[in-house]
Amino acid sequence: MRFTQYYVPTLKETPAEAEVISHKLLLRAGMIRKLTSGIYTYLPMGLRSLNKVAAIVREEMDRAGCLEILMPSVQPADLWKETGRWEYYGRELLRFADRHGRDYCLGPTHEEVVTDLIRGEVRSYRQLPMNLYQIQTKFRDEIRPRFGLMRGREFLMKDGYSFDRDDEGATVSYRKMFDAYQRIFTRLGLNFRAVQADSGAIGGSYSHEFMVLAETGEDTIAVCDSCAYAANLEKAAVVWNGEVCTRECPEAEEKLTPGQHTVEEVAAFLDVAPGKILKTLLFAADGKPVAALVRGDRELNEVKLKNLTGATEVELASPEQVREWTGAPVGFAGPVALAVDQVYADLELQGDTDWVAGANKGDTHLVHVDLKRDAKVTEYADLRDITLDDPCPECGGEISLPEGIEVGHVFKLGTRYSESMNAVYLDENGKEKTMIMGCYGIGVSRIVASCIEQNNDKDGMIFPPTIAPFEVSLIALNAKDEQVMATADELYEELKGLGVDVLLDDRKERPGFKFKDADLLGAPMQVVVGSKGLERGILEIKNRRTGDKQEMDLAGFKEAFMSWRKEVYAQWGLEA
RNA sequence: CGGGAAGUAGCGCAGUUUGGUAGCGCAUCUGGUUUGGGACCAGAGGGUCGCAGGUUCGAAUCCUGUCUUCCCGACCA
Repeated sequence: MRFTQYYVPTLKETPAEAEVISHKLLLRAGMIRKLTSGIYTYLPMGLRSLNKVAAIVREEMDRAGCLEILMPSVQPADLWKETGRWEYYGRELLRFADRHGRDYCLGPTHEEVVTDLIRGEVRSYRQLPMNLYQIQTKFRDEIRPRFGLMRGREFLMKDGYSFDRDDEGATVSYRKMFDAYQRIFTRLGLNFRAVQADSGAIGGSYSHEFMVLAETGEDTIAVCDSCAYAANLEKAAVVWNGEVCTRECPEAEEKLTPGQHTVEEVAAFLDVAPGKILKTLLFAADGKPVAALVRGDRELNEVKLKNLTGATEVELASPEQVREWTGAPVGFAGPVALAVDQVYADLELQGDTDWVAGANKGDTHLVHVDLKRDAKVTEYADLRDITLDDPCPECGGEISLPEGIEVGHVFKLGTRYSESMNAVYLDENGKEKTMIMGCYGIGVSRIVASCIEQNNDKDGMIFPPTIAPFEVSLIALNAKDEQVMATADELYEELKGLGVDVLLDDRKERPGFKFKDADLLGAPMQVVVGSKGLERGILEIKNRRTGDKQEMDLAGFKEAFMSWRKEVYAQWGLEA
């Protein structure tokens, strides 16, 4: 593409609305423009990257035997009522009515639609397994869209769904998708980790998230430094050393703690370590009260609690509920004489005694609390977030907790949807059976953003060759030098002929201007045609990522360039 | 939804405290000089100051309402 015939509205200054680097650079590079909160237009440069990501996803999905379809984004409420999600999905589901007053929603995901399709199509075990996917715009009415393409309301997603005869088949399908995802993210040149994710009621290791490692990630993952273990923080199991405390504890005693609500306040007021306080959190599990106890210096893991209770919805209790259930305002709940049926305590609480806890009475805490003696604990269980001090649950090694951006998710669904929507088939014996499903998502637009989060410097973006809008920035440096322009033109045609994606900067701009734009736009390879070099029969090439500059003879350019290109690809772990 | 900040030219901002003809930089257009890391000179175009009310002789500026955007939080007592 020739710059003068393209539209690349780069900005020198960053629009005030952008906070994170990918958002800033996407705007500055003229790749996207905002229409309204969380909703963006892709300009030509942005669309090129998006399409390149989508193309790789498509290739690998096709290679894995999936069939591409395209489902509607407008979906009837009836389907969502069948699975119960019309009620459960919450306000993220954008709902509206048509002129007849019939209810619809904008699809945030497509389990309902695809299951409805398949139950009408598939009759026999001979038609299974089937794996369908689409690349389509999704809409989720996020509470707070932010960070540009990272958490938009409208975004491009690849979503796929597998249908199998039995659990064994579903596992095979899952594995296939897992492998395909590994190939996809590798081909995209991303530094990523596949991590175990929470799979709710399904259990096992049948949910993995693919995380791009970047400081701006909204998720924390637990990664073992010694073995292959990697899991989302909400999933990472905490291993307890099993030491049960046998110390004697003095009799419990009330202490006035006026106005001391938080663990820090109480610890300071009573002059004890935060780790000696029993943090008592109250939740409404499907409306019923549940208490969860963790050490004051620990973080409760709500996903673990939710799985433990088996409830569909677990919400932190409102101040009113806290008052109703404990008889005290927020900040003074404790396990002693607590009128709540379900009380869960973290495993490690067995390893100590003589705690400080709320007295279920305003402005009062108890000291010398012994959990076994003074309280009724329904069950001790793993309830807290893993920390850097905890061992790897698999090998006991050291854990690190990097941030990640979720760009893909594979999930074995089981019969959650096929059962409620009656997606059945006849097996070899003519017996009716429920299909086993899996679902597989990739955030296509988020990949573009997270790629930039991972690869940038002060001058701009640094794209892996497979995602870059153009692999090569070909800069005709001196616009008035006819020989420069003619040579650049020739090279441009040659590169195109070799199937190389090249942007020729043929603008009548000053050299510095073109250099700055080329760096900003982040093509991994730059080729400079200038008067000075041409006199000596050479071109200058620059590797955007390493900053390496070299000279390249004009004679034999094709071969020299293609071998350099191979090198650059290899640096990204890619094949040209 | 709670807290905070902001809406003035395409972009970045000043002007608002103390009401009195709407400014600067970048970008755009014209002419000229420049030309190897975001040039310079001269000139030009472009704004119902988010919107609606109100106060006032007079409102970007004061008051009320409203809309929008961004940030933090919305689970850790």
